[in-house]
Amino acid sequence: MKRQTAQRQAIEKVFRQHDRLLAIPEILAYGSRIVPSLNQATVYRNIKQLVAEGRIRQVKHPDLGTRYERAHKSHHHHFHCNGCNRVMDLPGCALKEDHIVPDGFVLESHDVFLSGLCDRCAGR
Amino acid sequence: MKRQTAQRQAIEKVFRQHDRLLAIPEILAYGSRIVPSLNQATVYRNIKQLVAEGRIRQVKHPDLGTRYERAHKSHHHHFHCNGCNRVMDLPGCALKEDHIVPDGFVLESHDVFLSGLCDRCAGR
DNA sequence: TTGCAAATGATAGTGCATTTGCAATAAATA
DNA sequence: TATTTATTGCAAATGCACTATCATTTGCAA
Repeated sequence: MKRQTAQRQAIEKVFRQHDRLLAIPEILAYGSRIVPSLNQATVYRNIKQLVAEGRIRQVKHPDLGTRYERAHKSHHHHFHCNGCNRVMDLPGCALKEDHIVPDGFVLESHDVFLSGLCDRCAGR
Repeated sequence: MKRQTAQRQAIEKVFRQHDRLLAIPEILAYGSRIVPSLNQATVYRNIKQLVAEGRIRQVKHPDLGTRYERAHKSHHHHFHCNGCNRVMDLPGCALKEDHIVPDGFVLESHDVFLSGLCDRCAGR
């Protein structure tokens, strides 16, 4: 990608406007509002590039499949609401740092996926 | 499934012999040693039943796809070794119980996936 | 033992996310 | 402004995990 195209800029804008885990169809839908002709294949192609460039991070959610988010964000986990089906970021890390892995093991990365009901769906 | 077939028993035996997260091809491979004619479709059919009966649990690993383990096991997490590519159970829970989710949220379940190097692959 | 429905094996089919081929379009450079 | 070629849109193609079909086999109750 050496050229600044309207569709590429639109896709990046989508991530700025919707700062959360996004699926390809969502990116396409939001992006189409900016560039109506935007095509699914173009979304895939640009996302691939953005991931390669380290601007976007791919997250493979066990229940929701492959999603994407901006890469600059600090470490956080994802909460999936079973009520409204949205995924929200939970800042910080809920992992106990020590003694997670047995002696001799080297922990390189971890993913935590939480689910339940968000405040709205839990009702008041 | 109302009948005790050799293939069904073989599949259950595979889980007893290999007490860890297993993928369908693994179950097929190990099961074939017991019942050589064992077929992939039969593995899928029986696994589906076993999951429905609550004897086997399905785990959707973000990197490794769908895997299965015996359901009776107590809460644990999975460590994926990037060296030997095996997945091992880590007993206990490494999550901080309190304040994981914001006020008003109800946490129903969580999955923790760890990865790195196991003791063997980390070398000594 | 026999008869029958459940289960299997082999294979084709499905659904889905992702990719590719290619002609048309449009950024960038001269 | 013209030229070049990366990028797009479209649609067909791919890969894959899983399911369905159906003739054959087999567990099991009579």
